[in-house]
Amino acid sequence: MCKIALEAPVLAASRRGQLDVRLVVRIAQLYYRLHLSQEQIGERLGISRFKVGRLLDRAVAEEIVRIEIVHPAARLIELEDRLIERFGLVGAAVADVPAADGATAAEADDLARDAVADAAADLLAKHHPTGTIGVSWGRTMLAVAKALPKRWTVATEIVQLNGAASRSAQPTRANEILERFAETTGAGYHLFNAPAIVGSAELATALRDDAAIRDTLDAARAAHTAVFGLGIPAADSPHLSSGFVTPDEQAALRANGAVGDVVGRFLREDGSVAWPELDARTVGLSLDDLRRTPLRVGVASGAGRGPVTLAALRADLVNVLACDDTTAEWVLAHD
Amino acid sequence: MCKIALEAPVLAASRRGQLDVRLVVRIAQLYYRLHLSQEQIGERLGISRFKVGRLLDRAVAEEIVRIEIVHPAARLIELEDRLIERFGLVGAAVADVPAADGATAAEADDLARDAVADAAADLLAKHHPTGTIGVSWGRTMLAVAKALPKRWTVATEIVQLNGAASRSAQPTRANEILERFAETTGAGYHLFNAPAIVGSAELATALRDDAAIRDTLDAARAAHTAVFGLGIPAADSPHLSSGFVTPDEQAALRANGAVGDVVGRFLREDGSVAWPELDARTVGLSLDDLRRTPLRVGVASGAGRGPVTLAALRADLVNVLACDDTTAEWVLAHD
DNA sequence: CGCCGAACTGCACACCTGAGCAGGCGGACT
DNA sequence: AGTCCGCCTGCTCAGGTGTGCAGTTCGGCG
Repeated sequence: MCKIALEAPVLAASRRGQLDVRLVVRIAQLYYRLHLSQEQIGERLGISRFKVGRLLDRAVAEEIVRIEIVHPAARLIELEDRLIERFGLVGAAVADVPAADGATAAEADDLARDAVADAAADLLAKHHPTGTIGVSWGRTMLAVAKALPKRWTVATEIVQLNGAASRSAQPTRANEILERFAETTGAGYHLFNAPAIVGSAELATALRDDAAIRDTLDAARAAHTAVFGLGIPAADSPHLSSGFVTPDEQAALRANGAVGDVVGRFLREDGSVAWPELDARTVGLSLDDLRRTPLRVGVASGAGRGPVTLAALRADLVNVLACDDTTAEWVLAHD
Repeated sequence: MCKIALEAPVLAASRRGQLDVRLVVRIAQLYYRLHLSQEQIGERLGISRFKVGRLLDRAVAEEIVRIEIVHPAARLIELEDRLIERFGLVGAAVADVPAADGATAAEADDLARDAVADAAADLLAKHHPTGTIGVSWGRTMLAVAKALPKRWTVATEIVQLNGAASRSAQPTRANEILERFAETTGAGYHLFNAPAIVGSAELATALRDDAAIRDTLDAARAAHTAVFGLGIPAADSPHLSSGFVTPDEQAALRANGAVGDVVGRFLREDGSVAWPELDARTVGLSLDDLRRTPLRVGVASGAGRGPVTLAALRADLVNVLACDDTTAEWVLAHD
C-alpha cells in the first residue's frame, strides 16, 4: 500500500475528462498520502512541476480532495466567529453541551451551566480585565465564579451591579460570588445592599439616593468590565421569586413579551425594555449605564436562553458572550 | 464568516489538553480555510511561525484535520496499486462498474465488459508495446479491440495466440479482433487456423506439426506482448461449446476444480492446470511459453471472474491486469 | 537539593511552492 | 486563409515551509 509503481507519461489523452480526473487523483495521492514534492511527482509522471501544482489546486477546488477540520471543537469555534462577526463582539466562547440522554431537565441545565461557566472563565482570563469589575449574581454567575482559576487577572475592586437582597427562601449567594472574584484577582469587593426589585418606583428612587447604594452604583458605573448572566422569567427566577413581584405582575411581564433579564432588567426579544414601570422599580446599574461599560460580558446557559441572548445582543448590552452551542445556534438562526 | 477577530496570546493554559486542541483547531481554520500563511497566523495568535507549523503537523497527525481524496476514482486507483504491489505487476487498470439495478445479468455483463475494455485499451496505450503483439479472442477481447483508439501504438505484427475455429453456431470473430489490432497499430496480422481444443492429444500434436500452424506458434512465442481475456467455464463459453468438449468432459473439468481459462487452457484457483489431458488437446501457445512473454496483459470482466483472475495471477501468467472493481476486490480479499 | 532526560522553543538554511508573465497552441469567426 | 481570442504551458522570482541543531525549560528521580 505504500510502493506505487513508476508510470510513464500519460499520453493517451483520448477520453479527456475521465483521464484528467484520474491524473488529478493520482497526483493527490502522491502528494497528500505519500508526501512527495510536486517536483518529484512531476518527474515521475512526466509533467512539469507547475502542472502538478495547478492540478493540485484543481483537486481542492473541485473537491476531489477534501480538507476538513473534523474535531468537534471546530464547530464551536465557527459559531464563535459567526457571533463575533454578526454582532460586532469583542469576544465569544461557545461551550459544547452534548445532549445528556436520560438526565432530567434540571440535571441537563446543571451540566450546561458548568460547561458554559468554564468557557466563560477562559474567556474572561483571555481579556485580562483590570481596575474595577462589576458582577451580577444568579446560578450562572455562581458557576462562573467557581470556575475562575487563581490569579486569572489582577483587578482592584469587584462591585456588585444590582440589588440582590431577597425575601424568598433561597439565598442569592451574591457574597460568595463577589468573594471568589475578589479572591482570584487580589481585589477588594463591594456588595450591593438592596433588593433587586422593590414595590414602587418611589422606593427605588429613595434607595438610589441612599449614600451607600449611591457609592456602589457609582463604582458600578465606573467599572471597565461587567460580567452578568442572562436570565429567563421562569417561575423559579430569583428576581421574580424575590417577593416583590406578584404572580399577576409576572404574568403581565410575560404578556408584555419579556424574554429574560440583564442585571435584573427585563427585555423583549427585540432588545427593548419589556415593562418600563417594572424597570423603574429595579435597583441597580441602568441599561444605559451598562451600555457605557467598555467590556460587557454576558453569560447564557441552558435551554430557552436564546431569546434573552438575542435581546441583549440587539440592545448592545453584551460585547463579549459566553453561551452553549444550542443557544449560539438559536441566536444565529433567529436574527 | 470571513473576518476573524484578532486575538491575544492564549496565556490561560490551565485546562491544558482542551485549550491546546482549540488552538490547533483555530490554526487549522486560519490555515486551511482562510489560507493565511503560517507567519501571519503566528503573528495574529502571538506565537512563532515554527510553532504554527508544528501544530499544523499535529493537526494532521491527530486527525483534527482530515485530508481525504473523495473522488470515486481514488478507490479504483488504490485497488490498482494494491494489485500491482501484491502480485508484482507491471501495470493494472480497475474499471468502475456501478451496480446496474434493473438490468439482466447479461446486460450487466455487457456494461462491465465495455468499461473494462476501455480501461484495458487505456492501459495498453500506456505501455506502448512494439514489435509483435499476440492476442487471443472471445467477447472480452472483441470489446477491447473495439475500444482501441487509432494509433494507440505502433506494432509490426499481430498474431493470434490460440486456435479459434469452431464447430458451434456462434462465430469467434477472431478475425475482427486481429484486424482491429492491426488497423490501429499499422501492423500486419496472422490468424491461427485451428480449433481451440481438439478431440485427442494426437490430433493436437499433428496440428502443431503443421507448417502454417508452427509458423503462427513461433510468431506467438516471439511476441513481446500478449493480450488475452480470462474466461470462465460457463456453458456458453466459446471454448466449451466449440463442439470438441462433450458435456461429460465439461462436467469433469469443473469437477477437477477448473475456475476458468487463459488462452484456452483451464486452471484451478491455485494456478495449476486443471486437467492436463484436456490441456494436451488444446492448440495454441502453451502456458510456459506465455509465461516467457515479457508483457502479459490479462483482461477480466464480469461476475465470477475473480477465481480465474486469481489463478492467472498466481500462475504468473499475467503481469498487466485489467478488470472491474468487483473482481479486483475479490482477488485481493481471497489471496 | 541537584541531576538527568524529555519535551519544547527559536533559528539558519535549504528546499518547496504560488503568483504573475510571456510565449504558444488550437478553435472560432471573418 | 488570416486573425483574433482564450486557454494552457513553462519560467522567474519572491515568498512560504520543513529540517536539523542548539539552547532552554520543566518535571521526575535519586
